[in-house]
Amino acid sequence: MSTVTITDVANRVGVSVATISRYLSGFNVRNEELIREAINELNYRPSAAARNLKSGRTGNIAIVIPDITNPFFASIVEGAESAVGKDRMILLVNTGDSREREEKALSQLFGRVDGVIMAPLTEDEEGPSFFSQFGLPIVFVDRVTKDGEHFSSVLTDNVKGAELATTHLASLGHSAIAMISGPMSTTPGKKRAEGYRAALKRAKISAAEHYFIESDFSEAGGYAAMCQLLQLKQPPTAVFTANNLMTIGALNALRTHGIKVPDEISIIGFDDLDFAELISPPLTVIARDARHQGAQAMELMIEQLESGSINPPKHSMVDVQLIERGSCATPRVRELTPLSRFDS
Amino acid sequence: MSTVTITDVANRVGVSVATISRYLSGFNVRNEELIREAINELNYRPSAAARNLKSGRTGNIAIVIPDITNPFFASIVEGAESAVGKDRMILLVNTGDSREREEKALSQLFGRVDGVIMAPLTEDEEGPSFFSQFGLPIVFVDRVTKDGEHFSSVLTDNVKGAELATTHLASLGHSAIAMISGPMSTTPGKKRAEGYRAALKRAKISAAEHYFIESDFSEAGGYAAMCQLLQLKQPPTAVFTANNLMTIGALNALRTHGIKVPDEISIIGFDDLDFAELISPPLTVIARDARHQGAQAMELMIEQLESGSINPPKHSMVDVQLIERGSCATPRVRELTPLSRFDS
DNA sequence: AGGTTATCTGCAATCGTTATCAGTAGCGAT
DNA sequence: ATCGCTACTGATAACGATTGCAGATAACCT
Repeated sequence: MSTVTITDVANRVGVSVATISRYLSGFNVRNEELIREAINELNYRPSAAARNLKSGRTGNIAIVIPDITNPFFASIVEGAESAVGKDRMILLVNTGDSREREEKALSQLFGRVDGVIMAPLTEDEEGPSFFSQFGLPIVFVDRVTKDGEHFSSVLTDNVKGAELATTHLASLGHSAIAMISGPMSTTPGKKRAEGYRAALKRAKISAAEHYFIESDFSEAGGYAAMCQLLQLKQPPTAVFTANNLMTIGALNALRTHGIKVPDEISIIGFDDLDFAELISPPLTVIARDARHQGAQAMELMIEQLESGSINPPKHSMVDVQLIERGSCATPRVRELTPLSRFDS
Repeated sequence: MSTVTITDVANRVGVSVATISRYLSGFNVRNEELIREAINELNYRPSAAARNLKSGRTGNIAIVIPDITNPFFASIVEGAESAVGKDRMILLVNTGDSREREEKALSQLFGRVDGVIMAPLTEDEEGPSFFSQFGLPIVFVDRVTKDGEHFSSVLTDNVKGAELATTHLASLGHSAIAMISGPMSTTPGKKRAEGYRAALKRAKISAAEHYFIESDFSEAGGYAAMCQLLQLKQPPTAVFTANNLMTIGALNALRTHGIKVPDEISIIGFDDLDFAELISPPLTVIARDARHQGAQAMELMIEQLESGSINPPKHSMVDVQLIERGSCATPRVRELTPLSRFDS
């Protein structure tokens, strides 16, 4: 059956359970060969539960993310997977952007995992203090909570990325530059807006508030925001979308309205997409290495676990880069009708 | 600190641990109010490890998939997440298409989970017999192993999907219809090839073997396969790609070679993509509900767990549908040069 | 051979929880 | 008062592994 215990192995070999246990943990024992055989024949596997109980450690690391179908988070998970090593496993929690599910998950995680790598839903909570009262190690990835500086984190250089994007548009001659932003309650939302504003200022463009739309990092949100921008009396000539999903939504809105990119409007998105080159026109983006980011978070976590976790938090930041493809161009005169545009 | 046990709670209230345990499992107890208070004040959480050891159940369900960055599998996971319920968690294992990692993971899973939902790498293994000797419930999703009929599964109607795709191309007038197939060692690889061949037969098109390329479900594989097709003396006028990643690869190859879709070649892919409408031309695909598929697999698993798992395996199949967008058209005369094509 | 280490071994306690079993308190009926 | 019934409670033995301690065996030295 399924329940062969260390005692069964010990009985078969004719030694005590202690000896089997020691063999398993790598000590020298007399009848090594016999033990190996017995384990194979009985198909014995040590009970993880019993080990957990004794050691207080589970060998599991949780990853808590808002949306697994977002390619960015999928890559984070993949990166973390690649760095997890062979005697630990990943417990995935997908909160589906629901605060309630996030909370419930966090409370259930205690005791099932040794540490948590998480991208919290918002900065407005105190999830981590909740955790720290249990002494559960945390590493933040991509996002932090408001007391985030007390925990290790692997963030993106969001400010630089947004500046790069905005400056790119400005240097093409745009001055009516809109931003479809993420929620200001999240780290990337806040920081990318900050970078956008800083770049506008440096380019001596006054930030028009109706060109700044706070959305929600979702495709539907991006779609709605773009529609809103298009209804302005003076629609922008260029748009910076703050993440991949909103970029897709915005592009869909433009397609629906029959507006040509980049002829009538330029668009640049934060986060690259696998298929960015397949879109017409190929999408210009701010890219970063999400796999690396995930791997780094996992490394930080493991380091923390191995070293007894009494070391100060480490903060690491991954770089961003501008990838120019074809979705940004110099602005056209606004009065041009759709029919009079010419191909570049 | 982090270690407050049921004994601490019992001492504080002045009752025995048994009473606390009973309160926790919903029995009527005398000092319910006091116990609730004590639990809150001490911040007591039952030890999952101890419970596992006692009950033999972990409350975890593993999902083993080949590639989390493939949107299809990400949706499977999301669907499973949505159906997992509140007192179970998902343990994710991403095998990264590596047989070795899959094996290692499986052996580690025992004792950490109550059941495994998996999309096995190939049909050529006997992973599940490996499992069944431990008595660990399995549900297959999207793929099975060769002894798969002994376990519950949630598959796709691959044959129908491939027939739908191939017939669609044939009915547009194509006769030089190629297929970029997945590995014949996998369920979807085998079944989709079967559907393709059946549809050709029904359309009275003789299957030319050089139009059938067995690839590997990866983007790079799709790219290479399409290049190979383009180098034929008589390249096909239409291509059916057996999954989303290979479709992307094939499209990239076409773009690289400057070949216009659907003017010079028609293409239809298995599995929809979020951005299928953004591609130019919008991609015609065979779609299915991956979230639903994942949810169904989880429901089957939970059903199996709750009912003592002595019931016969259930096999369920999700439907597919053709979504016509713009990547398939009637075939052009082959001698047409790229310059003489006209927009439809 | 005798004494001293160096290795290995078994016993038993322990981790935190639940299940069993044998109570005990409370209460109404006799 | 006594009895019997119900409704709860406490002590304790598991669950399967690890570990300190003390005892046993082997190895090594003079």
